[in-house]
Amino acid sequence: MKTQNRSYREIAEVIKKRIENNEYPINALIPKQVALAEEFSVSRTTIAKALDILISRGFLYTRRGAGTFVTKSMVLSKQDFYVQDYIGLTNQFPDDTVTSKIILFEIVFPDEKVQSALNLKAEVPVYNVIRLRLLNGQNYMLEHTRMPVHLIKGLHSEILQKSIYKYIKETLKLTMSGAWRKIFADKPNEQDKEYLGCTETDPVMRVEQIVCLTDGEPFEYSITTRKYDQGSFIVIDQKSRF
Amino acid sequence: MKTQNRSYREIAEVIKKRIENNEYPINALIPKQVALAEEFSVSRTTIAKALDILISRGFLYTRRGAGTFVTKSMVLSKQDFYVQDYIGLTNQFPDDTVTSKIILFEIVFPDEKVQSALNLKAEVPVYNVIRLRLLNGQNYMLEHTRMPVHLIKGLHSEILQKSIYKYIKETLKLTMSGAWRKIFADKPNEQDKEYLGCTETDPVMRVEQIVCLTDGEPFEYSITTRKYDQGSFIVIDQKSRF
DNA sequence: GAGTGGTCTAGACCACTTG
DNA sequence: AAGTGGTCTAGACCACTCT
Repeated sequence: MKTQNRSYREIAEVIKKRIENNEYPINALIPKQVALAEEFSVSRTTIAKALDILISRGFLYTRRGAGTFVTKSMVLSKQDFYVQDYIGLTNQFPDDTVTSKIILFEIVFPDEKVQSALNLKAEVPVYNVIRLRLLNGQNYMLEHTRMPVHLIKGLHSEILQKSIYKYIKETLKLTMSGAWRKIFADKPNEQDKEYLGCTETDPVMRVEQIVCLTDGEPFEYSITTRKYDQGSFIVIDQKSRF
Repeated sequence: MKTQNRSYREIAEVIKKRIENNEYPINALIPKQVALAEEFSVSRTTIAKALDILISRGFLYTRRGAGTFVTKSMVLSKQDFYVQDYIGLTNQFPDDTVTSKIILFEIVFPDEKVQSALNLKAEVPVYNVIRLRLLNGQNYMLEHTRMPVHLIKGLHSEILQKSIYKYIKETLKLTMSGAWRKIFADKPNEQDKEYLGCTETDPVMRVEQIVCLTDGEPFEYSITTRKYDQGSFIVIDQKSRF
């Protein structure tokens, strides 16, 4: 019944659900690798690979010689942003209404910063988009995005009002594989005050990111800005490998 | 000459150095897995595991059917903080002088927040430490740490002036294995203004973290605060697995 | 000493890219 | 069609924990 390959990911999903359903309660010892291998009819190596995913996500931890245990779960507030998994606002809030107001939409030549971020020459045109993103009708964040025109073909304002990522994935059939993100606090600028309702003493949180396609080609350079009280950024880090 | 096991980590280190030395230049195709397996006299599986590390760190990317390539490197400013690898200030700045001024050092019973973070009962005593950390003599960050007394035995002020992590690792022989971190911007409080030189309009960046030992037991709950212009937080995210 | 996870091997088949 | 990475297997030995 395996969907051919990738069974280790499916097994990880199943085990994750068991943790979420309390079938494997917090701090409990879960079945040993050999038993799981037998249950799923795979080799022990495949089970180890599945468990590795859940370990790196912070769901499980192991003690060599003792077994594999369920980690005490960390509370994630709904508005918090699990940095390592971010794939767009629409995905972060699937149960809420995410809309966008287009503040700027043009095609320009990239400045030096953008050339370097997107690995482009100066004469390759890029979209230059500023959107105000609203969550359930409330102003939520400002997003300034630059994307190469030749990669993200046929972008138009109707798409910008919904989800760019959805368009990239479903219409263009492109897959993203990685991102580099820089998170920092800043003083609000005029635009932040206007659109996010910041006063002079309200800090903002900015995320500068470069997102790449499967082939490592960067297709998005963006800076998003939120008011300081609109959520936090969560980073889970397990089992460092160096 | 293998140190017994862990050869995949050593191989990853060697390949990482080759990238850093430009022996494998940016965007270049590196030798195929079978060739590397032969070079290092290991199986292809071991090479794949080594490459996985470098892929997740953002140094390499693969294209099935084509090969493994070096990623365009992302610039990390020296003061930036690579979140997934953080193991203390002393480690972040090995070439600088990190000192500490102890502002508070006491043993108390944990409040509810700390009980929950460290998985402790109310009657289990914890250290309550506030330190001002200085980098090359300059005030750099404020750190408020709570640690269970029974885990971090024999802490005293001399250790606090240097590195707690070094003490935990070298004297207590404990190993840390994971962390949960929440990053957020905030307005400065009185303490931030006093010690970090913030004015009313200078945002601060706080990191709330829970750090665990190998067995998953939390041993540190801390909140660190920096002035907004004292570095950023970098998160690299490659090859999401779900 | 028995049991568990960590690592490694040699070989296999598949999915995808490239000439 | 040939070549590359992705995944999987069956089995092995080691390091560590538990008793």
